[in-house]
Amino acid sequence: MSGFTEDEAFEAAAVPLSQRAMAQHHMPYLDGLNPAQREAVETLQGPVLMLAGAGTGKTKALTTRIAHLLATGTARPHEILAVTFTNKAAREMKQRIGGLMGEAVEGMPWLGTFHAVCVKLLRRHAELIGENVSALDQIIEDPYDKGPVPRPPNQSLPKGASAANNGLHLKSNFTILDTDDQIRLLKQLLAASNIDEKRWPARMLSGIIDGWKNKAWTPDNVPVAESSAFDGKGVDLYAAYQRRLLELNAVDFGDILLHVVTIFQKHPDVLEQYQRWFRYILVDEYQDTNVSQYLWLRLLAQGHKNICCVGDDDQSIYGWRGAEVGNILRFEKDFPGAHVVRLEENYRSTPHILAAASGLIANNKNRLGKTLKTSQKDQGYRVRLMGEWDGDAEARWVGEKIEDHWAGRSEEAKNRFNPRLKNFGQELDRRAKAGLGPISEHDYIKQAFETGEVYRNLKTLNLVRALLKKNDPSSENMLGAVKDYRVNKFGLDEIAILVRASHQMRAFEDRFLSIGLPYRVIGGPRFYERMEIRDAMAYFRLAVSPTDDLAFERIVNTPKRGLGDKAQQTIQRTARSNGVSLLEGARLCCQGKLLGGKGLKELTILVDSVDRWTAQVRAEADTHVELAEMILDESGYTTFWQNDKTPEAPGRLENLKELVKALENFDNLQGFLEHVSLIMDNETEEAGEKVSIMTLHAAKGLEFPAVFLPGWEDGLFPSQRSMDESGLQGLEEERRLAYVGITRAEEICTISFAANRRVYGQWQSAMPSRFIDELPPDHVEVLTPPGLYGGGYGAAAAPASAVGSDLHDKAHKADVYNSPGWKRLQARSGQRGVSQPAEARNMTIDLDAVSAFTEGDRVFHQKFGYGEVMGIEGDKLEIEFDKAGAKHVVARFVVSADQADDVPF
DNA sequence: TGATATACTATTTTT
DNA sequence: TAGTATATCA
Repeated sequence: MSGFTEDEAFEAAAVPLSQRAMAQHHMPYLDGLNPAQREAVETLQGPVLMLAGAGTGKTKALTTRIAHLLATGTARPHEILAVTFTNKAAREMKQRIGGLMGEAVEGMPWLGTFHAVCVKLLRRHAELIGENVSALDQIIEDPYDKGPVPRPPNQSLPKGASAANNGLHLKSNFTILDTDDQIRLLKQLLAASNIDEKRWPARMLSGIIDGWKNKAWTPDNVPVAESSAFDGKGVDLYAAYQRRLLELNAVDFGDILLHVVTIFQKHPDVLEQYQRWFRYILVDEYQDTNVSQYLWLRLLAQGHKNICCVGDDDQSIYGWRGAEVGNILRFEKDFPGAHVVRLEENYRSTPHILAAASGLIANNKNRLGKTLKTSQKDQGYRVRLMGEWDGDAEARWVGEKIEDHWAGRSEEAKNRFNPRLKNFGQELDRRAKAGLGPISEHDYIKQAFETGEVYRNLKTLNLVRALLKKNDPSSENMLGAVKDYRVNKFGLDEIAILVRASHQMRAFEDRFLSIGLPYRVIGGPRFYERMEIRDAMAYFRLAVSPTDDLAFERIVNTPKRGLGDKAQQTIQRTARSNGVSLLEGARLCCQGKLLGGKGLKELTILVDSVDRWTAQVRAEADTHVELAEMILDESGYTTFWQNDKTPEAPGRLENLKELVKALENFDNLQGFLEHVSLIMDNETEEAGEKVSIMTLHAAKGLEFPAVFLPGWEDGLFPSQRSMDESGLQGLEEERRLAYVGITRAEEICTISFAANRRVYGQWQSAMPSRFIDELPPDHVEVLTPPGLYGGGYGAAAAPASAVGSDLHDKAHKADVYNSPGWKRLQARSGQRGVSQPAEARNMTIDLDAVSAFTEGDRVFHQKFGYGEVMGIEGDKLEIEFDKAGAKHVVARFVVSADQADDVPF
């Protein structure tokens, strides 16, 4: 809270602010802004919508706005509510505000993620959740103000909800469950309700409930239209689940927002406090807000109406997680008189890349529409397009290209690589610190060339361009030199591969491993989601609060203590019949000798250990770090992994050490547990220059000089499933994803696709993505050799010279767009529908193709070569290949050996 | 109870 | 195909 009590904050808010805000002495932080950014920063009063296209400096505008609020004395740190979606974004904002203001600013207590801020609020008012869950309103509130909807009389109130009247309510020290706990809990509920978990899996239910929570529907608020969900039992189970959570004094991620919204709706006095308190509200990535978040913001903003939302409807890619693009589209309706600022000046990508991305996204119908501009004169390189035979060939080709681009491969280049000179501003700083005088841009660049300290960065290039504009005679040469140097040369950190689905990463990992190309996968399982971390955390949780049943369940038999299903059931039963926690139930089992042999002995030891740990936590005898280590040792958990012979065991031990180290940043175990559930960051940034591999979703907000976008095939990208499930909306979201991908690239963007790919172990052929057709041809350079779709196998292995090693070469383009293969692609792609059912695509059994063969036939397959048919199964042939051995192959990928010369694919 | 065999399913995942 | 979850057996 940075030293402010609630009262003080209110007092501060009540006092009119001094007019020193208007004292317009020079504000250096405003200098670097373009007019639109400046407008967004300086329009402090009233609602503001900042539509910020990719790479237009929206974080800069947002942070500068906060700095401006503070520097002008318009608001104090604690009066500003600034919310982001990720911890990373929140951190970055804090840092940049600090940078703008100098070190003088004290922390901003209300800058954080939606969840972090709401947890803070919920801990203050937790007790308001639970009492009278359903008594208050019998109307369903429509978030979008079409008027309240009366509850239909035929819908009975779910049992669980109204039963919560017996004084049960949330307590301020509630635990936050993650997805894993959530599923386990639901599984128990399903088992208790005798629901067949096979037909109605807990995962599905959790998805449904999450969806409802995202829409801000409490169990008694779920519309009738949803009553058939989950075999008609969805709503009841939801109510039961909420009740169970209350009993456990726990909330899940969805609850964090939902509960706070509920409190605001039912307790106007509480809401009013915060409306007064938060005089200025700022929201990042507004296009990603769901209904709960939207309601929360709208309620809070009704106070001072100083809300500034930043977003880009074209980058809305989380619709499947409940995000409502509609929120950004209707901002002006929600906040009449809203000031709309468009940031359209792009500082990231070259004109060619920008044009390609703009051309693609123009195919979307539902959007506000923005035109990204750049002042960059040099067009840069066209978006490169490459087709390959299969996924492996694609990975191979990308690997080769990266090696070509890798500046570090040449020693000479490495010597010239000097991040210190990344831009002119940094150089000025460096000189100031070193006591050297200032330097002109011109001299800076000249010197950089003379000393060989040139960093091939867009910023350097832009400096040279600036000199060109000023008609500086020497700049012409410099421009040439910079460009020569820059062609194809990057550090590995500057290269990224962005895939649609994580399984695509594998091909690249395999390939890069075998050629020794350093890479790093971004995303993956997060640190706090790893099994060993969660186990360890469960031990800590139990030590801190012995009644944490979920934690107990998790660790009773981890490591193995001979306490299987039966023993655990006995414990459960004992606990329930005595109305006590599982730990107490276990204690009773031990005392009453309700268990046999090994289990009894082990359980007694466990119960005793937990008692001891709890006592030590309370006594604060040891430091919490020592205590944590002790718990892990005494429980046998460390030993468990030490004895484990699987290859990942050492890594897991390493992670445990990491966890203990992380504890050092907190005062005690409780504090650690409270914060950790919201910080799911993967902070283990190993050093070293590496290529990044990640999903397109993970890439949002990032930028790289060179970007590879593989797997642009219809069905994979756009994903068939998205199109099947969400039709045109789904397709448009996929297109936005493509747009996000392209706009990550600063200088070189390479799109590729494969004609064949193995999907679930089956070879499948695919069409190039429809998004490829939508790229404006003038901004695309096709590297795909004409042979790929005419000459068949081997075309992909064409020598580099034929693959267009010169990025400026336009000659290939016309050739390929006109080649028979390309035309055939176009013709075939014309048959595609928006939401062709998956079955039609995948389950076609081409019996004609099978019947063309009999056992003993000599055949040819593009990948495996020549072989002999050994048998026929359905639409598949069993073939003994000369080189590749026995394989099962779909018949239409095979031709008889004598036709092998004329293969269409 | 614990280990092995079989069956099943399979995007994207900010917190 | 491969990874996981459940079923079965020792």
